Amino acid sequence: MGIEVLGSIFTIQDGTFQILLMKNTKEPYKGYWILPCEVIKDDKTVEESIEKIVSEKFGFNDLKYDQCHVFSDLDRVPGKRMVGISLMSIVDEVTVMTKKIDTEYEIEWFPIDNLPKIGYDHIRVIEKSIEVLKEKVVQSKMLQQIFPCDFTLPEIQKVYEQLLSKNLDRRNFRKKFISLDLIEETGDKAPVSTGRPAKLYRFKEDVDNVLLF
Amino acid sequence: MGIEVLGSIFTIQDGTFQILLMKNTKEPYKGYWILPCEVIKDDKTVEESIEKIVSEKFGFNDLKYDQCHVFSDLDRVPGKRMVGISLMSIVDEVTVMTKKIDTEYEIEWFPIDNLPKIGYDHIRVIEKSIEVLKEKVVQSKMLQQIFPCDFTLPEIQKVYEQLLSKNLDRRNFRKKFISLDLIEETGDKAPVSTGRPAKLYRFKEDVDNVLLF
DNA sequence: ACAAAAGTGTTAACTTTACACCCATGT
DNA sequence: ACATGGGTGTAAAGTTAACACTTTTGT
Repeated sequence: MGIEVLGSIFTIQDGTFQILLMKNTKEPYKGYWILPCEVIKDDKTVEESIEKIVSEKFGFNDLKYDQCHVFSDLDRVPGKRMVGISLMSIVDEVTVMTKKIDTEYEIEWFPIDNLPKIGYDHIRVIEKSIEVLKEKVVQSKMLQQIFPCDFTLPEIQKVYEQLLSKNLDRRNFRKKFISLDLIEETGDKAPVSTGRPAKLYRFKEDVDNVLLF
Repeated sequence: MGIEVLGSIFTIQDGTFQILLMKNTKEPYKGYWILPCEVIKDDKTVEESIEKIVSEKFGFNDLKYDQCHVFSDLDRVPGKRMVGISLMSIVDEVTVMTKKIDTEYEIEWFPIDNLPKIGYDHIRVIEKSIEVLKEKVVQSKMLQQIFPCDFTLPEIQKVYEQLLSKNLDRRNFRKKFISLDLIEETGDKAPVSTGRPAKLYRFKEDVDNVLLF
């Protein structure tokens, strides 16, 4: 019996959640997209294993992981008994953009509502991770992971609108968010494509983890 | 490398959360109190394994389990690599009282704020389960597990007061709770020790899982 | 000057809090 | 009749929701 870790790595691009997948090069499910995963060894914890495998396959280091779920169906991996432990993490957009991912693997970001053909039982794992993502993202701590550096309020509002699947009033959103006392203006303005440029904010240091919404 | 399941079984007694532990009869940690646990076999999922072991050691069947956490520190069990998957469940008071537990093991309920000497790393496992318990019990679904049959509002209020570690106003608590539209009066009154007997309520059928507090 | 997106303030509705007295039962 | 705990209403404070116009930028 083996134990494997599976990593769901999310980011935000243009206000849309994306998940990072790799193309499977081995049978079974060759050519399908899968999560980075690996059987854990005797000398690593679950957290150390996921850090290693994500680093190796995707090039992201020092992410913070949260456990999502344990999958232990007898036949979830064809031909052997494999218990899967899934973890998730979020990478901010800037890191995604600036970090040139140097890997031998074919990897790609997919919007979570438009996934490609997924191998093994990874679609179930992904769905569970998305559930957990939605629960966690109403916490300021998670939001800080998504926006570690400067952000605008319209950006952050889009995240919530996607997750809550409804539109929010801009004025009320600003009032509520600012009243939480988590953020401060940087004084700068966001580069603009069209329209008035938005003010940039950053998270204050040492903010407590509070529930939004 | 092995995988074990660990079960944290909670109940409420007199408005206080209790956890069911068994006395360990083997070295190491002989005589210490531990969670029911067992290495999982090839022919069972995590959920099936916990059901079996809790049934066997504690005599409770058909509980609903939630996954809590995976513990994978290399040295968490002396002498072997053992990954621990912890699950929790809640048993209602009536089942606890009426079901005569027939087991060869020495088992006992302990209030969660007054635990005995705990073996292995189970104290960490228990602490994590209590965290999860506190998160889950603000959901009506979990409350329904605690009070599957008739209950009084003062009873349920005590549960919240314990979990939130503060006193709540009786009038406001009633108003809020009743306004959730989850419960209905049975028409009966609770047997009384002293003072006015409380009205009995029950959960309506098919209530959605909503967040309280 | 116009199009595009961001910023701002006020009022009404609703929710939450604070608070004190009466009621039903057992002794 | 009294001690014990349960049940009830109202007003103030706070929060959320609804709503429209002005500002800043690029073209």
